[in-house]
Amino acid sequence: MLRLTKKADYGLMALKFLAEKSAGPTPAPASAKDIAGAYHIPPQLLAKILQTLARAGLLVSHAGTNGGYALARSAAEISAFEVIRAIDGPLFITSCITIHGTCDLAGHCTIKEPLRKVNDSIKDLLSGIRISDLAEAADAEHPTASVGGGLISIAQ
Amino acid sequence: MLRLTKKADYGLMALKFLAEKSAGPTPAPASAKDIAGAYHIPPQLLAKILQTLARAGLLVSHAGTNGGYALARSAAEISAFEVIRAIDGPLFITSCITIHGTCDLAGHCTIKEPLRKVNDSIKDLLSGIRISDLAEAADAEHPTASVGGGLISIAQ
DNA sequence: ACTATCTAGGACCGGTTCGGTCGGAGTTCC
DNA sequence: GGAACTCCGACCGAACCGGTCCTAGATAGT
Repeated sequence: MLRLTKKADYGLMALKFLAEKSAGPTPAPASAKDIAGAYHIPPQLLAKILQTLARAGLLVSHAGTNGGYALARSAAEISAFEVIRAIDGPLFITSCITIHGTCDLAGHCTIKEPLRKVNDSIKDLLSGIRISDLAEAADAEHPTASVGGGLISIAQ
Repeated sequence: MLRLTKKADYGLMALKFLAEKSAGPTPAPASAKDIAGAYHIPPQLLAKILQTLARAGLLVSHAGTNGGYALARSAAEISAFEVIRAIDGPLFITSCITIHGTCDLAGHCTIKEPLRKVNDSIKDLLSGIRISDLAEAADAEHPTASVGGGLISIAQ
């Protein structure tokens, strides 16, 4: 339950790959095939995910020979929430919370309010995680303070 | 994305209903049909959900005439997390986090660690919400401090 | 004992979504 | 101009979700 789709997983992995690549000495864009090969992901599927991400403005694409994808912004300016929302659509923890904010069982659903708060909390949680955090955590074997530290705290 | 199933919604509503009922003057158990009628939920579907909840030890069932379901514990001792896990199964935000903690793309998946922390945070978040909180929030129109207050805080 | 009422649980089914594939159109470099 | 490559929509099988139906077993009242 409550799991995000494999596509979102792939998308995050790809962005992390691009973040590391752009930080390196060769700022050339990476093709979908390259990224797919690095993680053993079906290339065609990843291609579609990258297209979605490009359409959402998180990536810039460069067609033609030696083309590929690159981050549209700095890795520190892209949050995991943006990626997930771009791929999996808007974040609604419960079916009660629709786009219009109305519940199917209008009036009868009394648990909407508490769940909405949970929904917002998760959203904030994901918004606080940036692509650069993922790349850093992978570089250093030891958990970095920015991710492993007190990023998230639950009061009581 | 990231939405929990309608069954979990129904389960939470039913538990809230039972919590309010047990707090009232008549401690008689409520039948699946009664609860379904109160919220306009398909009775047969709710029945199956309640069975699942009873099997998980969150409810006690009483068969036969005038039978029904009642909370196995106090409403303050049942968390939303338990309910959701009982109905929708274990909470894994990403497919990388399996029961064995291993990733499908063993070794290649580098975003597992950060996501696991998000996973745990959401788990803690839901564990902090109790059925009694839902019932209270419904009784009083104004959001109660226990739910609406500073329960969750994100450190920068 | 009989019956009405309730739970228990399996079988089934249509619809949606997810993961994945295919093929064509457009773009860029040589 | 041609080759290599990316973009993008259409398509498909499998899984899952929401919901229904039907039968068996338990319990209280008469």
